Amino acid sequence: MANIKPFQREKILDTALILFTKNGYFNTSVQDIRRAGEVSIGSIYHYFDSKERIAAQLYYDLLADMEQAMERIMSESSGAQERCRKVVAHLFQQAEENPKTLQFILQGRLSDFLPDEKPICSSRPFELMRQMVEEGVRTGEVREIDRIVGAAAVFGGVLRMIQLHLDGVLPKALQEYEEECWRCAWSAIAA
Amino acid sequence: MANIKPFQREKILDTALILFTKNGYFNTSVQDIRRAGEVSIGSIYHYFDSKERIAAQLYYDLLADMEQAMERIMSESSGAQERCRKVVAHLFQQAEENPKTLQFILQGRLSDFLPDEKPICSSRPFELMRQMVEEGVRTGEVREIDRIVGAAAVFGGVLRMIQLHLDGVLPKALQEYEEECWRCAWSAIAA
DNA sequence: AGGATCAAAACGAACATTCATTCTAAATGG
DNA sequence: CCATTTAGAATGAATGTTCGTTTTGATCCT
Repeated sequence: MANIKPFQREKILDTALILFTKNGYFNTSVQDIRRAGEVSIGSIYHYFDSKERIAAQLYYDLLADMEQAMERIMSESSGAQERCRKVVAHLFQQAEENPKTLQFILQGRLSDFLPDEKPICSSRPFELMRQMVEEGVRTGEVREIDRIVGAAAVFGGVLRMIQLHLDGVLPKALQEYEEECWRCAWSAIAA
Repeated sequence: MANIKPFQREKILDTALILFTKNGYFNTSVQDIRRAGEVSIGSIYHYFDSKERIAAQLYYDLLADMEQAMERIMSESSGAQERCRKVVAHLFQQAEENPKTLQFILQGRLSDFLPDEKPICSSRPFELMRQMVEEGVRTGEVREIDRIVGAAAVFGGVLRMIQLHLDGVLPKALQEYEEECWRCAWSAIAA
């Protein structure tokens, strides 16, 4: 049976994600979500305790997706270079397909409206990225460097390029930068 | 003579910077600034048209400082490697000495409360960083890469490490990562 | 089958609170 | 004494949330 039930719930989340990323959490009122999502205030508060919980749910969902993607990369490939390459490919792909999602995760100041959350860099998917680097150091693929520095070095430039893309300041399509971006990233830590 | 006049003004700006970076712009009320800065509402609105203008002033000041620093590096040194190295050193130093300042500039979502500002990456200091890379490509110090990719690659990891430091998630002191961080950064674009 | 029953879901007006800003008046100092 | 600065109560708009009501749709009973 097609569940019609969580339909409204999904609509609330989808609408909130769009508005939060477009205008920011604090510039989005619950009334805005009601209007744009064509749902009622009552429905919103039926499914969510508060505006903050909407944001929290989005955060959990998106983080879970990211974690799953990282786990998949970990299991489906081996070796630091192959794995890191796939992470970069995944990030570029997400930036095109689900820009809102990535924007919501990457934009800083999450703690402004989710004060109880740990910094996103402490989360599992980012920890997995650090593991990839660490393993590369052990196998000799990667230079002898701190895992945190390594992860920042290999993914920092990539994330920054994606940030630029999301800010709409790149003159060319994001994809056109991928290969070059990857070569720089890997050079940063390659043995 | 000691100007007592802009004393209050400075106090307002200093207090606002602290509160904005600690709690975020939207979680800081004008009353909070009044209380923490021991100034009156009247004074605040005497010196600034609005809360937003306080943030804008902070942004201009801090961006001007950064621009000046970049100009100085441009004039006092030559060659991409030396210049980039000095930029990295400056950023690390600022992160220690004026963490609030850097945090205010680096944290995304500035456009949430300064909607009329261009993205910070379009600003002069960041443009200068791209110039350093571009020049390096011309002289052969840097590989043949897009200037934007290059700038993101060389400074992306550094900025990410500083971000981590400001988020308080680094296990060691920031300085201890500087040398390693720089080696990774330069490797990313070195010819 | 078809009315009765009931819980889940949807609704939106009303409420209390918070906030940025305005305004009037007092203090200051040259 | 006048201009500048400080003060803080007052204001009105906007916001997140509550709550009583209505609608829906499945299940049960006769």
